[in-house]
Amino acid sequence: MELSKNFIPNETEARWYEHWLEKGYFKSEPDEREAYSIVIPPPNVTGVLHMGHCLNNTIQDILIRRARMQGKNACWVPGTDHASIATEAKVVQMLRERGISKSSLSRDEFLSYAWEWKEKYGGIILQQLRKLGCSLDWDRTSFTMDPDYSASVIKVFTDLYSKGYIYRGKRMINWDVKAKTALSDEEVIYKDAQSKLYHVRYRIDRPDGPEEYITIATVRPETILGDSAICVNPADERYKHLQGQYAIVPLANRRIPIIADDYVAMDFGTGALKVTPAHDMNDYQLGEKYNLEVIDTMNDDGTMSEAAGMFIGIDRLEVRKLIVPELEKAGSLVKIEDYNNQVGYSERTDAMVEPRLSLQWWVSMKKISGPALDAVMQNDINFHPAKFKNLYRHWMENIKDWCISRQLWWGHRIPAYYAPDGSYAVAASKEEALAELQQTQPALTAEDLRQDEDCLDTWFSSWLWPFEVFKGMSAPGNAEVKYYYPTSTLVTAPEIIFFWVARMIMAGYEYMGEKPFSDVYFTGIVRDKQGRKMSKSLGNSPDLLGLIDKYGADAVRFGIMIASPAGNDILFDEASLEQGRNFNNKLWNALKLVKMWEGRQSGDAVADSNFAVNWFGNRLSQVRAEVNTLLEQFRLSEALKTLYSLIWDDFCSWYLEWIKPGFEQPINAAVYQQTLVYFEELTELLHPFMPFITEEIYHLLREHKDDLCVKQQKENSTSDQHVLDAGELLKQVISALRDARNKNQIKPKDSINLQIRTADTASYQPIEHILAKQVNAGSIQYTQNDTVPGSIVVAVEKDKFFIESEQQVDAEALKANLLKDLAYQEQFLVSVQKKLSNERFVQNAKPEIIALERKKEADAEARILTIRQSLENL
RNA sequence: GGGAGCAUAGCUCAGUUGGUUUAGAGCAUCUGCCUUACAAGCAGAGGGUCCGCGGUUCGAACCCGUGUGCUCCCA
Repeated sequence: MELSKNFIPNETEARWYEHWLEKGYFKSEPDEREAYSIVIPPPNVTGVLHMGHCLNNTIQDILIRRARMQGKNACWVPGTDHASIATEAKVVQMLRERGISKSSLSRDEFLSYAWEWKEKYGGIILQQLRKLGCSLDWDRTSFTMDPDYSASVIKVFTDLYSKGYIYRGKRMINWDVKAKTALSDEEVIYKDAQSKLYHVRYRIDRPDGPEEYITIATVRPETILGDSAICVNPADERYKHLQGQYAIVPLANRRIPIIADDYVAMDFGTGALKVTPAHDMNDYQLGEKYNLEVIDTMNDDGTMSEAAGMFIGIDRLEVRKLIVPELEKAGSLVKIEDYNNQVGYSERTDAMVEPRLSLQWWVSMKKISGPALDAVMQNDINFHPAKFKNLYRHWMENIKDWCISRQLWWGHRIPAYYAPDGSYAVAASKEEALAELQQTQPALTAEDLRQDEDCLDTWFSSWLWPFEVFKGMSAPGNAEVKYYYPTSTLVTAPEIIFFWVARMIMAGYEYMGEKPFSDVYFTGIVRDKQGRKMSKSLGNSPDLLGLIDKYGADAVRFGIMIASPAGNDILFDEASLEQGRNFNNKLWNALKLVKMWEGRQSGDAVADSNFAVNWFGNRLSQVRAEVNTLLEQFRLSEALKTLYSLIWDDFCSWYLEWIKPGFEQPINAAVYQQTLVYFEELTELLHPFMPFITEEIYHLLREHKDDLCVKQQKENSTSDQHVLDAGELLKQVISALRDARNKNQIKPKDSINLQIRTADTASYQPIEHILAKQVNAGSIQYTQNDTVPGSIVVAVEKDKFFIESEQQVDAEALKANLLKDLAYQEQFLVSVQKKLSNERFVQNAKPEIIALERKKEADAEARILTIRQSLENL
């Protein structure tokens, strides 16, 4: 069969993925084997595949494919996250495009649109993962709003509530005025802003005394209408006489106290702080401390409320402009300064976030986080890289309560039911809630009850993911969860270490009594070439499917993995995909070369092919052990680099060249057969990283009934160091001779005669043919002479090589080179001898280190002698 | 303001309890080759004050201190 010039990925990939699916290789059922399970970090249903997913899922696929090839029962569970706020925003936008406003719909109507949207677009990202070659068990596809899953979320809520871990409280939260919902701290993005600092004076309320003012500075003058105090530092001499007095809020004409607290920085602004407990985090705390009035001047849509007393119904940002001339008119405005600060915006809607007082549901984190901190600190759960342990500990030790309610419709509705008098019950159903409330209010009916309007934070469902995908909560103790839980490895981004990883660990211990996973691999963030985070707004996110089309999935997997150690951000550059494609091509061409020999096998042994076969076998064993160690340490990119070099350099550049027969010459059948075995073993090692091309080559090399995808990898075997050393020496000699040819401008086609002076002729005899072929030598002889007239001398270790050629020797150039080398060697010798003459070194260093230094010394001395002799001869 | 991380070749990065390191790889650069697997290739080469300073040690890219620069997280 004719093989194409280059590897053509697209058709091959589709064909093999179909085949693997058909054979059911990705399916997993509990059996007697050891389980290796991974749950996918569920992508948002709104998502499309981007570079972050590509990296993350490639890593998971590498781990799961390797486990599968090592005889473990590998199970990789796919699924998606309902992504409350992101999805609701998408649906609202879709409705707007259809001319429908969310406020015109009932909750149920809205939800039916949302489900419609989810069914239509929610699976796109999972389809895209197939293109990447991901070996997920598709029959297990889960969704965080599946019926059982939802029931479990509600069960967890009611359970935590009954344990007293969940409470309802009025707190200052970040308010998104566009989505009309609370945001977690993590969903607020701070941007630098050029603001104005308004200096406003408040008249001291002193009906009889002299007129006096106290001046405050604020960037949000509209909040003046909600002021309930002015605070100064108790040590501030400027204001000492005013402490305990009262001031009048401009425009509002309200009388507020002047209080003193260390919180106020004397050197910031005017040193006097206006306190607005309803609209500022810190002011709220001051308000609590001094029992100040809370005046909420803002509606949920960001417009001014009745309580503001003026500008009612106008947006707060508009009011910020309108209030300035009013203050000026009232004689209260002192001055306006430019001021650079950071302003929070909603991650989802980009609305300027307003701190707002709101009644929300909370999880009391200190009560549930204990075992989760210990598990990581005691390495019961291992982080890769371990440096993230510090970050984790810091957060866990300073953990704050978790606001779990969101003012959204899409998600799990909070199972709290309110009676008309405001009392409520938390229960899995309305009926149960009614029964509970009837104990104190027997006359209540179901019609009287109203369920909480809010939904739960998305992370309140995804923290159950590692066990609920196996129905560990909805069908406790079932065979699957017993078999697959705890899962083996979680692969995720460090940015969600708190949102998700920490909370999964907490939920795991709380509900399964065990950790959710043993290892956590943190990927880096994929950035563009300039180091910027990839984002839609920057438009620097490449089209992944387009890249797969252009380079092939294997090349994309290679490109994203080759320079991405765990936990390091990667600067993505298409050039690395090109490298991957070139690697594909190299493999393909090696296949073509080997296939050319298929019909040319003969029984004749080519003398020194045995050396090559023996050497590569040992080299393969050595690298296999290295790669296995690297993979066990989760050093995936190092493992891939090692394989890349084994295949490109050792296999293609050295081994295949060493065994390659002359033009249209036969190849020894045993050598050919062993070469097939080696090539297959290489595809085996590489398969987890580049599944498609390796499967293709495996089958093209020779007929196989099995597939590489499920082939069991060969176990580690030992390698013979002497053989490896002999191979290295041969490479070194070849390179040195080629270098000498190059430097002396001997054309590649020009043949040379080679004379070798060595104490160990026997070690060269088996490799004479290889050596001759690789350096284009017409003949090889051994000599006892120190010099060969008219030749170029090359020294490798203690042996000398004399190159004789037609080419005139350029004595000057040769001399210059030798002198340069001599200087280097002499300097080297000095450094080694200095070390060896240091008594403390000889006393303290390990014996093998000293032996090594002695060898260095002897080799350097031998080389220096050779160079000196050569110089004399010139 | 609090905490963490990083700094190695032109670029991107390895360097795993301090000793095969006068420091490696890929890309880029330079030289020579269209050699019947591969020019998306082959054979070679050049390129480094391991951020500065101080310390520990027989020995430091690696450990400690300090300075500088960058990044991230939290407020």
